[in-house]
This record gives sequence, structure tokens and C-alpha cells, in this order.
Amino acid sequence: MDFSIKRRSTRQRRMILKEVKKSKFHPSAEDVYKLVRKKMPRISLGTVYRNLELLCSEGLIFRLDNIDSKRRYEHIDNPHYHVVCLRCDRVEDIYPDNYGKWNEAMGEYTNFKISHHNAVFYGTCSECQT
Amino acid sequence: MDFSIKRRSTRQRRMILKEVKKSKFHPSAEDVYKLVRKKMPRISLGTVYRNLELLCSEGLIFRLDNIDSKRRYEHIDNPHYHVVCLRCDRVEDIYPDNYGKWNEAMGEYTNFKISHHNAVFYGTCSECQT
DNA sequence: CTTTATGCAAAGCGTTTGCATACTT
DNA sequence: AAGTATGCAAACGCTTTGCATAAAG
Repeated sequence: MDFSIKRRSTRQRRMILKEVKKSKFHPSAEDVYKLVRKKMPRISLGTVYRNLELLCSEGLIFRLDNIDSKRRYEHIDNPHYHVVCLRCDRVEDIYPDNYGKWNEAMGEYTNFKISHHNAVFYGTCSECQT
Repeated sequence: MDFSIKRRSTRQRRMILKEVKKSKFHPSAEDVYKLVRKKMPRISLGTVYRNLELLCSEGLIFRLDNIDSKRRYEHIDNPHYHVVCLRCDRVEDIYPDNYGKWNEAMGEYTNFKISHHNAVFYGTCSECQT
């Protein structure tokens, strides 16, 4: 991504940001595309992809690489983990109270300088357990 | 994957398993393909893909979905996490001493029945820090 | 008016699959 | 002999990119 470029505020960009911030279900690019298209029917998938990456690089939204084969996006929030139901694909957030400690602990263990981490828990949600 | 089928032991399958078990660097399908091809030049990529998945489903190797955009594979081992160097892409293993506790704790927190979890730490390795 | 952003379509990359042939059992 | 596995190539799903046109500043 080229940071020497002066960014412009476009209708598409604002709309995409708004939809990701509003959404609760960690939408994929395709999901965002469908949401935005309701109000801007002529928007293209390519534009959605480009803007999602751009918004990430500007720190306005966050990208989840670890849930399934698709990339998903979410609004910026306190650091948290995710639980995935292996039956229905529901994804929920978990807010740990020792996130920073983990970064430190693993940094010492490995001699890496850790910038962040994430964790995904897999299982069966309460509804699917019945 | 069809479990009613009776599996056969082929030269290709044995070779693929051996290479994954031997490898220390969490190889991708393409990596395994290159390794195996040194000794079996006519093996196809499709065969590698099919067998990696098959070996996973039989519990003989383990699949890592969370490192980067490619799937990677590793030998079966005690549960562990991974650290990724954002500069040189090196991947190392971390053996936590409270893996099981985390499953329990998150199960209570979420009311999910957690079967497993994994964590990836991102940062800069000691060599790349200089 | 200059430059960035869009829409569209084609290409890219990792992975999967259909099919005829070869190999295991 | 029966049935699974292979090699090959085509297809797939998600993402990226080239290019002419539109919009922002």
C-alpha cells in the first residue's frame, strides 16, 4: 500500500467503513459487498476489496485472518479472541483480561519482540449442543 | 472425506507422511510437493493435496490454518502455539503449560463446548531485530 | 485541471475435482 | 478381479490488478 498518496473521502469508502463498524458478525468482503450494494447497487467487488484493505492499513478497521478460509473484518475494539462454532459457524468475541501479559510472556519465552497475538477457540455453541 | 473406503498404503502416501514428519518448518502443500518430487519426480500436486488432507483426517499429521494465506502442515506433537516473524516469515513453536486450562476457562466464559484452540503470536525474531 | 478512486473484466493463486490409467490388495 | 489411488488438466473460490472513465480536491 502506497502511503505517499493523498487519500480522498469517497461515498463508497464512507459506506464501507460504516457497514463494517455497524456489523456484529465479522463480515467477509463478499458480505460487506452485499450490504453496501443495497444502497449503492453499482458498487463493484473490487472497490470493496480495495477499501477494506485500505481501511485496515489506516487502522480504522481490523482484519481477521484466522477464522476460516475467507478474510473477515471487524470494527476496532479492545483486543479480544474468537470462538467459532464448528456446527453453525457462529463467531463470538471473548475479552481476556490478561492480553498484554501474554505478549510479554511469549516475548520472553521466544526472544521475539511480540507486537500482538490472537487466539481462536473451536467447539460447539450452546444452541448446537442440544 | 469418505470413511467407508478402505485405505491403501501407497509409495506416494508414505513418502508424503515421512517428509512432513521430518520437516521442521511447517511446510505448505507446495513445499511438500517440492520435497517429495526430489525422489519421486512424477508425483502430482493433486496427489500431495489429497494425501495431506487424508493424513490429517486420520490424525497422522496436523494442519495449520492460521499462519498465513497458505495451509501448512506439521507432525503430531503436544498442543502448542506458534510465533511468526513478520520480517522473515520464520515460524517457531511454543509449548504452553496450561493448554487444557484455557479450553476449560473459555468454555465456561462462552457456554461453548470447546474442543481445541490455537494461538498465533506476531512479532520480530531476535535475528531480525538487529 | 490534476490526481486518486471507481467499475468492469481479466488474471492470479492456492486448492479441489473429473476422468482415464495404474497400482494395491 | 475389484476397487482405491494416481497423474494430468481443467475448474474452483477468493482476492488482486490493468485500464478507461468518473469523481474529489
